[in-house]
Amino acid sequence: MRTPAAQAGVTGLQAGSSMARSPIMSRYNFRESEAKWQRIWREQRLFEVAAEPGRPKYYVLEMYPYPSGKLHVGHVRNYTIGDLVARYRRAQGFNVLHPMGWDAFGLPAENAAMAENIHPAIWTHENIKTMRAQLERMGFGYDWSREIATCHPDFYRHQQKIFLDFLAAGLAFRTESWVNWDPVENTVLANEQVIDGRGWRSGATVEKRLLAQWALRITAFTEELLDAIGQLERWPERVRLMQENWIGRSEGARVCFAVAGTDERIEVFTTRQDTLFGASFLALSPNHPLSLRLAEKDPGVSAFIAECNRMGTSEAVIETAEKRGYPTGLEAVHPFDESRHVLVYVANFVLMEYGTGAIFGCPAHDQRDLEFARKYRLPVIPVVLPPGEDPATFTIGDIAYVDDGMLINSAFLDGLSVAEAKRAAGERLEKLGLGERTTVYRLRDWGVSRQRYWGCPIPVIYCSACGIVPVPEKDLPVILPADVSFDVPGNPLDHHPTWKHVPCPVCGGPAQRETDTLDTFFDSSWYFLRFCSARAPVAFEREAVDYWMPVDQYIGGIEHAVLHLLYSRFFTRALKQCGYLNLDEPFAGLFTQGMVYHETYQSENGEWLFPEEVVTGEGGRLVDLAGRPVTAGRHEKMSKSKKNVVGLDVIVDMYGADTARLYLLSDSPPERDLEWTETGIEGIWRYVNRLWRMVSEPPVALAAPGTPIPAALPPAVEGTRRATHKTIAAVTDDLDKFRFNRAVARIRELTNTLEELPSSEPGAAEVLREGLETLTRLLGPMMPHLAEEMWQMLGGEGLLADQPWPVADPQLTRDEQVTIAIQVNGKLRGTLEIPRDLDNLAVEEAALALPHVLRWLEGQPPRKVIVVPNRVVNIVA
RNA sequence: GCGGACGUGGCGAAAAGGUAGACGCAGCAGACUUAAAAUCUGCUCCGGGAUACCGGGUGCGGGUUCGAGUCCCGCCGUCCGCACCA
Repeated sequence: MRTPAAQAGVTGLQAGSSMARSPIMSRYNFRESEAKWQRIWREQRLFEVAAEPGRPKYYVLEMYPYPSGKLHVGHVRNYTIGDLVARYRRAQGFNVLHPMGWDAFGLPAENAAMAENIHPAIWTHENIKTMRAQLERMGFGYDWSREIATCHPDFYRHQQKIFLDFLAAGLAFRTESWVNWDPVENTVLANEQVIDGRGWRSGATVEKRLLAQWALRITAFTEELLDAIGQLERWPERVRLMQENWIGRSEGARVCFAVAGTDERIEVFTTRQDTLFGASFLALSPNHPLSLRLAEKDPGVSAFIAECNRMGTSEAVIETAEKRGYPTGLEAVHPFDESRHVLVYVANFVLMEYGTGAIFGCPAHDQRDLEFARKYRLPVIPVVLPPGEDPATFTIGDIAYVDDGMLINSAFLDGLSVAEAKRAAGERLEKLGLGERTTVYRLRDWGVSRQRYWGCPIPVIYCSACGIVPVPEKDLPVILPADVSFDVPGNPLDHHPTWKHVPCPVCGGPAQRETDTLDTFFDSSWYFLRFCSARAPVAFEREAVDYWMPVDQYIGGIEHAVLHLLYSRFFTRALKQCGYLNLDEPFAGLFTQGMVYHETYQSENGEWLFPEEVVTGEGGRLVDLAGRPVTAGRHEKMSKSKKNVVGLDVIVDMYGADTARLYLLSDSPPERDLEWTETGIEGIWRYVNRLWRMVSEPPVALAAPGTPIPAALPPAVEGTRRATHKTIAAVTDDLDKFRFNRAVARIRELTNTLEELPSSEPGAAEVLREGLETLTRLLGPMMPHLAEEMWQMLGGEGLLADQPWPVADPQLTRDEQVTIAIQVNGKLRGTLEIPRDLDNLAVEEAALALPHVLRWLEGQPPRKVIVVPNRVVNIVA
């Protein structure tokens, strides 16, 4: 209980202009406190660590940010979770590596260069400066001595060496791949720059173009990457599933169709060789070699292919586009029946990158084929009979039948199940020499060339005499030129007057540098290794990596579930093959946090408004600052375009870092999306002050630090002490399982309990001290500044950050009395207080004696009684 | 289109197959105050009832079970990824 005496006579500390209204109630001065503790942590180099062989380590890493400008509150959820884990493991005695860096190359810097006429390097460095200051203000315990930026030559010189080693090992190679081409800007567009088939700036219809590019042979590790997913025990199941599906192992068969009247053969890949007798057409990818040859003679085919090439390169676009085909006039001969011919189409939905770039269509048993067949009036022959259907009457309507059944209309396959028919058809194909059973994967090699300036230069030189020549190691790094112009569309490196012209390292003749740069996923595939020895003259020191790797806890957004995480897994293996390290999996534990949402606001004329431009007017209606009406819209992921962002600085100015941190941890489970609300953050701010007052103005004089707690306590005081120890156990368990919102709820429960402690009872002073010290330690990883302040006020020694994590006394976490539920026919009819582990018969007797139970039994003996020890009794009447 | 997830009060949520709604936000009533803010106390899933209590209730429809928010089958809705955004 708070007493008026405790509130009186304390001067109001100025805690933020909007908050410091009270002359009576004291407020926590977070500004002074947060700056002070941040200074002390920095001065003591608290979070700078070195490898200590023999001491257990813990590597915590949050996915490093792209320096896009200023942070909003949505950005820091990730880092708040990471800092909690880092400080928690530190308190548990681990040598914790918790570094931070910048994913500093990328497209937005070039967009800014064009839009605002600012150099990408300057834009990036200014953003880094701003964001670093913002992270420091949040009190995150990073080892800043290991800070890296991928755009720094000290980082990318090593990356260029890695590229050359990959090249030497055959893991990097030249290939051709398709890109989105903007014919007006003369530029390659990223998928996100293609909107409804048009360039986002020019509005021109985007074309597909084939370009010679560098790629990495991730497919050399396909099976390994797939098989090892099973060992990633501390990864979310959904991420493992997504990676499995991405790699996409399919067992099936290659089947050769001869083209009637020619020597031409078309090889298709199928997983449904059992349905070959239901084939009614063949479809070729528009990029299939045969399609291209046909196009040379047939203007219709040529026009159709050109039309397909006007579609973007992204799979989502291709798969959602209307399925269309163009008849080539060719007929293919059925491999099992020479008398049967099927039409050959070129079709826009067949991908050259997958299988053989050609398919056979069996409309009866594949939905997409069925729609195609209906559209072009092709036969639909059912060959798999669903159980219980009559073969004489079974027909296919609008829905293809894709499940198991018995083969019909299929000659030697008739009567078999789908699995048996797959085997039999495969064997027959092999015997006829017309095909073979095979396994294909969806995973493609990774194209790493980007026709852009702001990326790591690819260290190769093209010589007309010597061909592709790697830049000699002594000439690394190949440095990006600073004097570039974005006035001309296209790649500034290519336009640069001198940069690309160099003598050939082999023959000394005139040669040209590669002007493509590396995909930024290349940077992020090894940055976590660089952190282990961030200033090393090599990419990373072997001993440092041996000590610190793998990352024990990696934390980031679910949007990286496949690409970044799969590329990093591949990279680690590729580096192992090149002798860099001895490790397969870079991330032992992975956690993917949800996004942060906020309500959107629109003015009368449909313009988006920032939350701070909206106030509640008369009658609770929303208005803008000029009093004009505002419509509140959907709650969406915070984004600049919809303006539904809450700036981090605004929140930290108004409430402090700790309040923001606790809100981000407490409101929703971390894996789920979180709704940012102004009232929610105010609630946390009130709680922060409550905690501060509990320690600065305790209701009873606390016992001196270290005073032993009396063995015998009055029941109410004993109950509080038990609550303290139960909270330690529960919070520890919750933190281990990433249930931060629950942990916060437990801590708040303990706060409530401590406030209700009867202060006049014997032992209260000692139990309250234990409770408050515990509370402080448990809060440490969440609200580190406030916790230090509380620790100091409690007279604790040294820094709270150096204190060990509390341990619960098992004697005090077990209750001797339990409350169990009494049900009749599964419905709750009462509860019963019984001693723990009372034997079932006694429990049953007590339950049956309850007046309520007797009423519901109406004098009849129960038919059955189920007793679940210490939980429930269910009486079946 | 393919792949993945999610759905519980006015809101964020909690519940090893065992008392649905802990903890918090918002709201209502009260205390303190000239007043407000801050703080404190109480109430708050829906319907009936003065209370006791009774009935209903976890997106929708089925099923398994002594017992289902939780497990199974089928729908509906929302969100995320799809290889050049990071």
